Amino acid sequence: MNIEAIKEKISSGGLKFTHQRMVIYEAVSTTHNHPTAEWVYEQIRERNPSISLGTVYKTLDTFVNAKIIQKFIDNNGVMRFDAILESHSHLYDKETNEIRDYRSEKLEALIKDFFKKNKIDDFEVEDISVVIKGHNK
Amino acid sequence: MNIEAIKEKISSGGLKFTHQRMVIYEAVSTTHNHPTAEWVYEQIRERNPSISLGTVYKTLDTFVNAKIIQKFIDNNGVMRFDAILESHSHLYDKETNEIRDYRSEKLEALIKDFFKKNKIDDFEVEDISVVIKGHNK
DNA sequence: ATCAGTGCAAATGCTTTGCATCGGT
DNA sequence: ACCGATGCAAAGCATTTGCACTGAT
Repeated sequence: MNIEAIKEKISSGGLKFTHQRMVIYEAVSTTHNHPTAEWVYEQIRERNPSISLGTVYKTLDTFVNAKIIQKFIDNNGVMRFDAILESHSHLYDKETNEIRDYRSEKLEALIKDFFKKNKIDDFEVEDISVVIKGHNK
Repeated sequence: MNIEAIKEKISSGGLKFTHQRMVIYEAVSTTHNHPTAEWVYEQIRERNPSISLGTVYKTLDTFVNAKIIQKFIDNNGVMRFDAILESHSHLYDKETNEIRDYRSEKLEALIKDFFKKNKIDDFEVEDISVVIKGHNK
């Protein structure tokens, strides 16, 4: 993703385009990990020593509100960010704490279909994801 | 669940039976909420004013290690405890932060079957749960 | 020029730790 | 009596907040 595309992405959320936002969005979108705020901070600090961790938090939060990234909480209660917006599932390695994406249209379809046929009383479903815990082998 | 049954449950985990453990286990097991440590503390303090929050945390942690309760992290990064050990899914109300159990043998079976037929390379699945986000209506 | 964005440091909230004392076996 | 459990207070860590300054439009 080039600078223009990132600029477009940020502006599409109705946000001002700044250098910090650029590097933060770039860091989140070019990794396939599920970065923490701290990780993003460390990454961009090399090329941007004056940035502050508070700004990273605020900016990530702004992105989440603008719906250009997603966030979730890992098994240790730490925030993780993800530039992939489509709903998908996660594999949690209990030993290493690594988080990998697991995407399967079949699984998504299966579950969506299940809830179409089995409505929950008094509850409006907005988003479904599967949490798969185990370990790499 | 009477005192004897709770005593049995605690001892079955190889743990000393103490008054604090009794009331803490009782509090967790008799609610259908998904209590936080703070909530448990408030509950038992009424009848047990000298108990400390640190003890509540330590005891809940001990129970988790002894596998007589489960813990998970909610959307705000706060620990939640649950005396129901069987795997089950949760409904998260995005507006009120309420968490309800959702148990469906059909859904469990559907997903188990899916992963039986679709093994994940390099990953050993131990536990699967579905996170359903939305809001009460 | 304006007003949102940023940097810094202090504050917050939940959880863990250290250590002296207590209590179950 | 022993050794783990408890109570209390302090520390830890991720995250948020307040506020003066900076910079994009």
